[in-house]
Amino acid sequence: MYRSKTCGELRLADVNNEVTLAGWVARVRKMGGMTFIDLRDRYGITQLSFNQEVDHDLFEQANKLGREFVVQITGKVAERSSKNPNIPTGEIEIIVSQLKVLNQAKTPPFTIETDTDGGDDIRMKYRYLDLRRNVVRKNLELRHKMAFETRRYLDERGFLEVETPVLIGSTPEGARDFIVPSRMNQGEFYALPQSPQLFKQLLMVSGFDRYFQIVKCFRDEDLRADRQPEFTQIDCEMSFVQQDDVLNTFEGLTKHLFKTVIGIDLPDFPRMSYADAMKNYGSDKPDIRFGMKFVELKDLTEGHDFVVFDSAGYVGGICAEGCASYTRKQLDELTDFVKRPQIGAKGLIYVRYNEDGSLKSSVDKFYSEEDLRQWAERFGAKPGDLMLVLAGETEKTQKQLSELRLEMGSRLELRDKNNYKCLWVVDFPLLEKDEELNRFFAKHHPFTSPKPEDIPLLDSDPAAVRANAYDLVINGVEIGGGSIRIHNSDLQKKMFSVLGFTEERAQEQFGFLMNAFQYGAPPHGGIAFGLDRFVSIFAGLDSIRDCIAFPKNNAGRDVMIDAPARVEQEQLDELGILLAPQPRK
RNA sequence: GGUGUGGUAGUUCAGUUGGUUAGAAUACCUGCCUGUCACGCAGGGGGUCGCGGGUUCGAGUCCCGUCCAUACCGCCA
Repeated sequence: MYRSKTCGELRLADVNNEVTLAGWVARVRKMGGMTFIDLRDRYGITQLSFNQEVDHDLFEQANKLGREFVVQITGKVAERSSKNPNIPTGEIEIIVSQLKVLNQAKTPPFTIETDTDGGDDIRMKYRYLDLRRNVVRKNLELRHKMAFETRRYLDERGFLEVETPVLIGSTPEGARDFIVPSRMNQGEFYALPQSPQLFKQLLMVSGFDRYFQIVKCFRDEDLRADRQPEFTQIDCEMSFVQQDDVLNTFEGLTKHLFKTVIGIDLPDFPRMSYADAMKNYGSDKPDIRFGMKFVELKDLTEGHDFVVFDSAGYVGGICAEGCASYTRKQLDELTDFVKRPQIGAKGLIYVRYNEDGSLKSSVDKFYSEEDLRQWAERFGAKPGDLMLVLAGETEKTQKQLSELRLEMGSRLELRDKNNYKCLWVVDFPLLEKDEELNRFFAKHHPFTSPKPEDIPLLDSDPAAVRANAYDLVINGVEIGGGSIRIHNSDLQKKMFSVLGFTEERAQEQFGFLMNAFQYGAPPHGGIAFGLDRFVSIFAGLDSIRDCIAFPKNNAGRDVMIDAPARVEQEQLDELGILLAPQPRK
């Protein structure tokens, strides 16, 4: 037996007990005649005490220990004469009688502490050391708890976890696939799943009317702080359900997780149409922790010879409460913010509603104080507020205004990480037009069902067709999304034809699903949550990387194991793959 | 593919207008210290200033190129 207790559990009640502990040397404090060692394991830190007068040899051994040595000790639990209220084990220490070094350690390249001195780069390279840190380990514990409670909740409601294959075929719709060459079928390739979408629908045909899976998915696209090439979904599908059934079930799951994992009771989630989300927030994932809804001004601004507004398809703004006192410098900062190439606005117009009731704007040349008062009325502004207005092409301007709204929300500290606001966004458009290719793409995926009342529009005005599709948004982060699927093969054929698929091509790519649907597909629908994002919301992280044990960097590399890497020519030969010669790095 | 930011000691960073031997903190090593818990005190070692080129009497500093990291845009739910 290596240990009888862990480093996190001993208390005053254990005093005088003999215990054996094992762990890592976190810190050595030499006081001359005494040495204190912080012994660390997953569960906490326990102080070891060595006294030269009690056992000189042992004392000398302890003084030779280095950081991160793995040791096993036996000793007696004793009450400390000076206590440390900052740690749970702070009232006791171990008077060590035996010390065994289980393994030595090189000095780590950064300190293994909550406030480490290591930057991201070095922490990723030595991720196994980084994971010894409290803060990182806590994120993984949180992740475990969320996955565990998800399984408990879904299991209690009759959901069955079924594994689906990882080596599947490529489909060109949606994100780029990761491709895996087949040795036994040279010249042919598997793809890794972007999601188990087709398989979960087939499981519905098979009669598994409540399926879920906590499953890795893969997308070969560029990374972001909230995007990894491999990520984990809580993937679900249900039969004999309508949209409300899915929303209620997974609103329940979300509430269950909030309650059991971080002890928060949430009220029912509001539901907002996609159209309203775009109109009021310029985003399909609005952060509703704060208001600052868009106000449209186009009709009020016309006829004043202000060409910027007159030529714009959209004139709209937001009202920042109490910001009339913003200095010229602060306004310039905001202007620079919206003019950054990533946002791309041409400029920013402001109207100050001064405390004395007067109105002052950057467009006073074109609009009288009376005109501005009309604006203010529509904004619902009061003295002391600042109105910020953007103008331009409708969709672009709304997007820019959305960025400005979020920026103002942050500046005004309205986006508290510990305040959680969940939202269902519903009635997404079914299709999205690619202006360059002049064809429609499925906004969600090609199996999403249109709203029955909108089906006639499929021929006359495809862009106006709404889908039975929905997203769960928490604090402006898209946590999950899903839809009610098409289960009627005629409607599915119709959908493919709207998407510009020939019958042959639809048959070639999705034939197995369409064939399956001819054998009695039940009405069904589902949803998938991004577990990584969900965990990072709970953990208050800006990036999903720190809730993933071994994440990839910005370029999709694992800097710890140095992957991807070249392979031997023999391996390529077996696969029948010829590489164009490339210079060695 | 694009834009911004960064790359200097093991680590995190500072480094003025281009000017003498490149600094701090921390980590590491040595010594002192019997109640520390970010222990303290004294001393010490440690640098390809990412890499390549250029301008200059002189480059960590300016210019060009390149590589790496990172946030974002494109892309992607």
